Amino acid sequence: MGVFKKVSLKDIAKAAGVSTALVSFVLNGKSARYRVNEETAKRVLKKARELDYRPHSSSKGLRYGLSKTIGVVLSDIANPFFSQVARVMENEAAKLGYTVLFGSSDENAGLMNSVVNSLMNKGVDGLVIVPCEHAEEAIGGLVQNRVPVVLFDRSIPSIPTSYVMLNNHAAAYAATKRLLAVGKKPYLVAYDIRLNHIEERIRGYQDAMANAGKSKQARVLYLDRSDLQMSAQSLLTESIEEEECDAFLFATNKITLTCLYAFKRMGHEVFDRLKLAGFDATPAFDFFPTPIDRISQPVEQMVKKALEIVITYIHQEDVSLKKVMLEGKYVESPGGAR
Amino acid sequence: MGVFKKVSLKDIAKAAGVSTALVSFVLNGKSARYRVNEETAKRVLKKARELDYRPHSSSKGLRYGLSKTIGVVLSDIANPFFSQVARVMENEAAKLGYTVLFGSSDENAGLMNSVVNSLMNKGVDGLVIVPCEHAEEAIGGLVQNRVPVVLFDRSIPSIPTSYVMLNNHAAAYAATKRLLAVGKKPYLVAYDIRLNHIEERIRGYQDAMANAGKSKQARVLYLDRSDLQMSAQSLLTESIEEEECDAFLFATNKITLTCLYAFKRMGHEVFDRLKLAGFDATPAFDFFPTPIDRISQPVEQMVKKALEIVITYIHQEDVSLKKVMLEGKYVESPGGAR
DNA sequence: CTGAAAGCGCTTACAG
DNA sequence: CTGAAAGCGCTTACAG
Repeated sequence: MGVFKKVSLKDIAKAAGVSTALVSFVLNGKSARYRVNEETAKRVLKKARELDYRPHSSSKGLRYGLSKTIGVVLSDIANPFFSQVARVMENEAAKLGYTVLFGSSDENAGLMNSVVNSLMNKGVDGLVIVPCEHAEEAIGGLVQNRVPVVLFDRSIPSIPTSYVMLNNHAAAYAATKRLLAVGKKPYLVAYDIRLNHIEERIRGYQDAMANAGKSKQARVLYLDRSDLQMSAQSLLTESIEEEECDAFLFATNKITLTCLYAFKRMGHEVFDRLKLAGFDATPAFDFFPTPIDRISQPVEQMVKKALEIVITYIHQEDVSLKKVMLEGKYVESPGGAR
Repeated sequence: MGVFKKVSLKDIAKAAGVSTALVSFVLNGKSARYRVNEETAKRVLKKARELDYRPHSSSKGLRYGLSKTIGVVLSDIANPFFSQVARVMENEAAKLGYTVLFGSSDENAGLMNSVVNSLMNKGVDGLVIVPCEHAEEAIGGLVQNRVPVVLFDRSIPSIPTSYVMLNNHAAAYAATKRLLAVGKKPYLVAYDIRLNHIEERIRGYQDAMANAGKSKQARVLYLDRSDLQMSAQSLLTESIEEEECDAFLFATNKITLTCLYAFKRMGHEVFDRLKLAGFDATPAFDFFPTPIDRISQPVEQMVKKALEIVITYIHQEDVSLKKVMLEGKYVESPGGAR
């Protein structure tokens, strides 16, 4: 075993008895432009194939400055929502001739910073970032250094950056309206976190409640991030038993899952009469005894848009700020109407 | 916006009034070896910090041949099992100073080939591959070219390669024994696919049935990969209604999920009296009305081992073949004994 | 039509 | 103690 010796342009040049420049021309389809002899071109191509030549893309990058690589910072690639995003990123980037490099921040600014640094060191041409709390400084620095960057899933209002995300306010508003329409008294379950997408989902819920004249019945449950399971358990129990709440809207798929585990422990009598809805479904939603409606995001469209934006930045074609908000879709659970 | 100009060694050299070589020495902690003047070293370090210098890792790679990058080919990074693997890979590789580049093959040899190629072109030092069906040629080629490679999750017996995977035979054997121990008549649900890990799981099931003197009752259900849902539906129904099968062992988490959807459609009366067990649990398992036992893989250990092996290959320290099989753990569903 | 040369950013013997 | 030079693999004006 050991490191395979790579076949270089020089090897082909030697084998074909020409210069490396000529090989480069031929292999890059510039034979015409440089009016390379057809015979020669064929010979070069043949040798290249024989030797199984693979262009050394980082040298290429070195030479003309770009690596055709985009760094993607997710909060956790093992989260079903983000692993789906990762997959679509991979596919769409490949279509555009780019490779993506992933990093997970775990919603932690320090980790995010080090991931961004390592990505930059790897020579990425641009970044797609799911910013976490306290990421202002790091993102601000990138923007100042004119690094092509687009935020994804969330934005940082205090910093002028392009972003692609769900119209969170509208999605939460619509979902709340649906829950109210079936005569329920819904609470929103969220985190106490300064993340734009969560805040917008909270606002959407509150506005919907207010517009229905039910401001007084509105309540947002803030799970304790250091003890999700326990805080869910106690907040949910309290809401149901003491405040007659009979519907919940969950702000993220992780929150939904946490609450489902809590409900499971409380038993059928409790959750059977609840109406539930959550962002970003996972298969688990389909098997919970009580049907769960879902707000689904147009992931493919979001990813395409984000890549499109970074790439135009990389090429410096259009440097204006792009703020893209896409609409979510409220999907009634196939589990049946309640 | 636009491409930020990178700060290079030259910039620092100019700013500090020394040669690039000296800067390189200092920044690589070789001041001592080259007995660099302490004052000079400090000045260089200071300038480097001021200019926010980031070494251009691909140039580094160019110079000394290695990129400190490992390519990881999964079948689908959006599959919960593999997204978990991806996350652990990312973390463990970082600890070892490596970056991982992911690619998904979708269990398709053609796609796998192109993913491997693109990874090689990106200059990875080695590869960790989850081989798909018909991957013999591609993997064989890599081995022949002495590319450092280790297979993951499955092996290809006909090709001498290192691998890290579950002891699939033992895991399936043990699971089947457990199902038999509670007086059940279990069937195995699998795909008709020539993948080593699936075949071993099948053998494990069959051997356990044989050893219990129940060869005649053993049956393997092969789902049709072109129509998973329908084939599951009909095979499961038939098994339960006509063959008195009352327990199922699912060969992969995707199969489990497919079957759970099928059961859901059949209704409680059907699945309530079944005993179920599957490889690689996902949260969905926890919410299916009938408890599902699980065979869990030591993912972290597997990933560490795989990385360890490729890296020793990359450094050409130990070129012997490594065949690592780790044991799975049978976990009774917390849903309760049945 | 083809080759020699420079240069991308880096490291490392080799001189001095 | 420090600098000039070569070379990793590639591309691209520039000569001829």
